[in-house]
Amino acid sequence: MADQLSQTFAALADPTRREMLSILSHGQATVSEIAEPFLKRMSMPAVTKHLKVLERAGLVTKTQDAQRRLCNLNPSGFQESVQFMEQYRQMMEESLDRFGAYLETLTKQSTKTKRKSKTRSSNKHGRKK
Amino acid sequence: MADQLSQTFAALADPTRREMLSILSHGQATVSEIAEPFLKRMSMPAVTKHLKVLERAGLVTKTQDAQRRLCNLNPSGFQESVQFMEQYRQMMEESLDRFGAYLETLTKQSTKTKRKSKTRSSNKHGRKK
DNA sequence: TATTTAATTAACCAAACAGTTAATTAACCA
DNA sequence: TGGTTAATTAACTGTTTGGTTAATTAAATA
Repeated sequence: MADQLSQTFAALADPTRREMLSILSHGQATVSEIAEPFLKRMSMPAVTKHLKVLERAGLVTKTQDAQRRLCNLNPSGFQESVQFMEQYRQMMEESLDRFGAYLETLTKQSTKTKRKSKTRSSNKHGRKK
Repeated sequence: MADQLSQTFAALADPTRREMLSILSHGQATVSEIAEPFLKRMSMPAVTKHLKVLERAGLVTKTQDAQRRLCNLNPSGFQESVQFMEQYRQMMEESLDRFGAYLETLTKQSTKTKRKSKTRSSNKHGRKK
């Protein structure tokens, strides 16, 4: 499983690691700070290992501060995986829009009234109209 | 690793499976058709297993047509993972924009001329300005 | 009905993964 | 310098993953 994208997705395929990313999305933190919410569930070396997976995947960087290690999200580490998902986002949104439109025709037919659309088709995702 | 999102990312963490998704993004295909490009590298049962992983992850659906199985992408199966990446896309793009802007100030300083920006900040990704 | 085609299931194996406890490294501090 | 704090490394274990070959299912067809 050598390639970067595979390592990234493998890193994301674990709820503990996703929670660690979520913590880091609020700003930098030391290993101990990150570990704190997990230490009821798992040992310190387990935390170290999870962070190493995130580091190897390029999603997190560490810098040393005395005995402490400061961890940070590495935004550019998300680039490849974000780009990958973009392709499928388009497909997904078009499909869901079609389904939304279909539901709308059903509603119109059954009620014989026009309603203001409250569905996804109101461009929540910022794609071009 | 029970949860849906973990299963999805785990399914995406393999280049063979990503290639299968790419094939299916051009339209439906039978198991044999999907298998064809891989049969130099791996056996038919291996292909079956990969497809099963994609199915369990909710990314692919199968329907029977005589002895054949027709495979399709399942757009809504991508919803959770796409939404997850959205969060980090924002962070990533902001960071890359800042870096682009920084590079621009460097260029301006060294050349003392204004240039039209050719960087990412030209809203390629359709997010609101 | 016997054969071929399409795909899956079964049984097995090696490597990777996620966790453990114990030991070690390395910096700070009293 | 001896102890404490922060984190990692080592060694080990059970489970999951990705592959194999051989056997099986099930539908189409000659």
